[in-house]
Amino acid sequence: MPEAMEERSRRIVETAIELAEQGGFEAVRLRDVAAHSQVALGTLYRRFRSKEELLVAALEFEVANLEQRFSVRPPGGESELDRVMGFFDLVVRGLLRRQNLARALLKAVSSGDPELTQKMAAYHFHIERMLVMALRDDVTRCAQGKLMDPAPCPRESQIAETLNQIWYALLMGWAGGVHGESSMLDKMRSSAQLVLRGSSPVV
Amino acid sequence: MPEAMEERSRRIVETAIELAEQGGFEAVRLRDVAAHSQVALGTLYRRFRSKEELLVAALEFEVANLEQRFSVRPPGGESELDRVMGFFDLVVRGLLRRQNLARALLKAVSSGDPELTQKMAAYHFHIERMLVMALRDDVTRCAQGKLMDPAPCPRESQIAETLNQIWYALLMGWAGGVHGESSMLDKMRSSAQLVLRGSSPVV
DNA sequence: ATTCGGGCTGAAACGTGTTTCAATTGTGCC
DNA sequence: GGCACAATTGAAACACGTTTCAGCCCGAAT
Repeated sequence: MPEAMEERSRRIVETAIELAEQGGFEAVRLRDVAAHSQVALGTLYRRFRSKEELLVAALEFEVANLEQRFSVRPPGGESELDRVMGFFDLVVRGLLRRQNLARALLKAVSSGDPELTQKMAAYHFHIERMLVMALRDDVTRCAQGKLMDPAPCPRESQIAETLNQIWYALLMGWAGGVHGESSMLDKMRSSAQLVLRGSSPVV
Repeated sequence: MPEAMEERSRRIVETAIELAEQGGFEAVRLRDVAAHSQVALGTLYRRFRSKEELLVAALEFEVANLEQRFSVRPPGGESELDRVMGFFDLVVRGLLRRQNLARALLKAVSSGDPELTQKMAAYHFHIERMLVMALRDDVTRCAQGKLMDPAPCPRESQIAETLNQIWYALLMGWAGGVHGESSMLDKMRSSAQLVLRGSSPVV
């Protein structure tokens, strides 16, 4: 989270993001990160326990970014399906602009490190919150465009959670080269159709 | 695949599985694998280009194993949902017996290495094939209990693919400690309900 | 039998994530 | 100012994935 982060840590995270943009996960060499952020290697490790933790911090950065864009221009559309897909379109546009970064963050996220459980849960919470708002076509904000808790009903939670799971798996497939971004969106659309059709249709 | 693998390679993979069972991903130290399988490190690298590739080979091993069990005792049940969940129960029983191994294989799988794309596609193919058979309540075999191609219709493909995606994401969550195995199965059940309900109900 | 070539071996080396530690610096408190 | 304490630094060391290479072995072709 940008606002709650100290100067030095922020510089470290920003450097990590830069390097990841240029050369992906492997290009984020912690010695380079430290040097480029004018910090000793030990300091970096005092703030971030591992390379994965550093990149997950970068992910939080980017999610805040996404929420900003989501809040400013929420996806419109007639149906739940359209709005939900509008959200995923938004995400994909962000991904495509910086594919190396995206893959690097995905790799960090899927390290399976139990130390990162909390942060991962927080990440999913943010995504699902946006999904709930897209479902509702109602983006509730507080100050500065920060999003509020939409207090989802069980149906909304269930749908958002399921969509998020499918999305995560598709992202992984994309990162590994199983499918390109357009087929990823196609698959997401048909899966979302399935899920929305199955949920007590309010059509 | 066990049958198509040469003696030495098989010994290497089996050693990797043993070590992973005992201590997970990090315990699979390639020097140890090489020593324990009586080959030089260079030989190991001639057969497997990376640690991930070695563990994905181990995954193929285990999937063949799963198919065997699936073929011998296919999940029964009245509804599609019951049979599909029977399949996931089967998988979970396998996971729980060797959690360290399971997490290690998941980690390898999610490395995002584009070199492994083919193998990953093959893996998903196998899982989805079993899902289709569970949907149909018809396990088509050829000799030795090997499974045949069920030639899924579009609806079946769609469902199987979606369920597989959800399952993958849930496994990742389980591996990272986000949820335990029982809540993983609960989530899978409610997601599967949603998906099956959304697919032209043949009830 | 000789030769050839490819795989195997053993060992060393490299790169990078991670740890360690003594010396230094900065900061709040008296 | 002087002190205590924590953070920072620089540098070295360690662990492990990965690469490299010179020498050896062995089966096939001549």
